[in-house]
Amino acid sequence: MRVSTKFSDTIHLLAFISVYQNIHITSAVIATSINTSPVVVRRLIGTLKEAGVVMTDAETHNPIFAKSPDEITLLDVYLLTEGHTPLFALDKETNPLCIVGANIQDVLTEIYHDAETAALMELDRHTMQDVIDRLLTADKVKKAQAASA
Amino acid sequence: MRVSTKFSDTIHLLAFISVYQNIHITSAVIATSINTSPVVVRRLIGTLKEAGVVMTDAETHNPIFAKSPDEITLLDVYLLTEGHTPLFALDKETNPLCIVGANIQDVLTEIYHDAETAALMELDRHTMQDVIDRLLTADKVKKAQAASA
DNA sequence: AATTATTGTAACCACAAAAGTTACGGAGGT
DNA sequence: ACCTCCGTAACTTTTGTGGTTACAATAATT
Repeated sequence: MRVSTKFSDTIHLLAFISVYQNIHITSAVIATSINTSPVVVRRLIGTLKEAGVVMTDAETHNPIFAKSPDEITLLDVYLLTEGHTPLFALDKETNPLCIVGANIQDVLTEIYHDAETAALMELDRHTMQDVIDRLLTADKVKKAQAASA
Repeated sequence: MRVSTKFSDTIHLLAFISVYQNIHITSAVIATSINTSPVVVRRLIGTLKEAGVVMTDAETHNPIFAKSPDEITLLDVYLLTEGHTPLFALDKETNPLCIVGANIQDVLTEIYHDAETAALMELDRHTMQDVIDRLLTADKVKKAQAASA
């Protein structure tokens, strides 16, 4: 399957508007960083605005956080962008006249739910602020390594 | 694009060959239960045989378990069928000239790995025997309810 | 031995979800 | 007035799936 990158791209976008809040941010600028098109970026921002995660800064007109980055977890972002798609897909067309076909969906729904919840709890442990902090640290390390080489 | 049901279908198939081991099982019979085509079933069985999970019974020629159902976890089945697809997709085309684009992949790889591992650990807690037991119980309950109605 | 049933594969097709593209009206700043 | 950018709609492209067709090989049945 072509796996959706909306979740990753939205995190990227949020990190971007935090790190580069001192420059003039347009959808085209963000698109260059994500390596996509400005329209795609505007769509992502649209979802974030609708959810009250992002708003337009009155002065700079940049997109800015409407909530503090450490109040936004990756689970929040996930639910906004891909929450409709289950991590594990059920086959909904099984034969109801067969013991297995008639009951497998219920059994798998329970188990999948537990597994999915475990993953989502993990996403909920990380905030956007964590991601931004990690990014900046990773960048410092990379720069230092380049300088000493 | 279509969501993959290989994982669910393979669990279904394994449960089927356990529950119906007393009848003559062909790929067409299994296909009727999963509601798919015999060729698709043969492909799934092919993967299972290759992995040593299933073999052909010398007498009946039915596909049978090559390992005990309580030694096969859902994680084993998952890795066989969809192990190549990450649960959370990275965008691999980010711009390396940007602080965010250059480092976001590393940061997300770490976090996604933790979340994915949490889900897979949960899958590893359930064996095929669990699934079969649950199926049969669910069926008994359903039949009893139908009789008393 | 001939016939029938089934498997294992390969090659090809159809479908659907996602992203990318084009287009354009509207808002705001200069 | 002009320019830039946003928001949105409509359309196209891409690509992983499952489904289909086809056929040689194998085994059971007569």
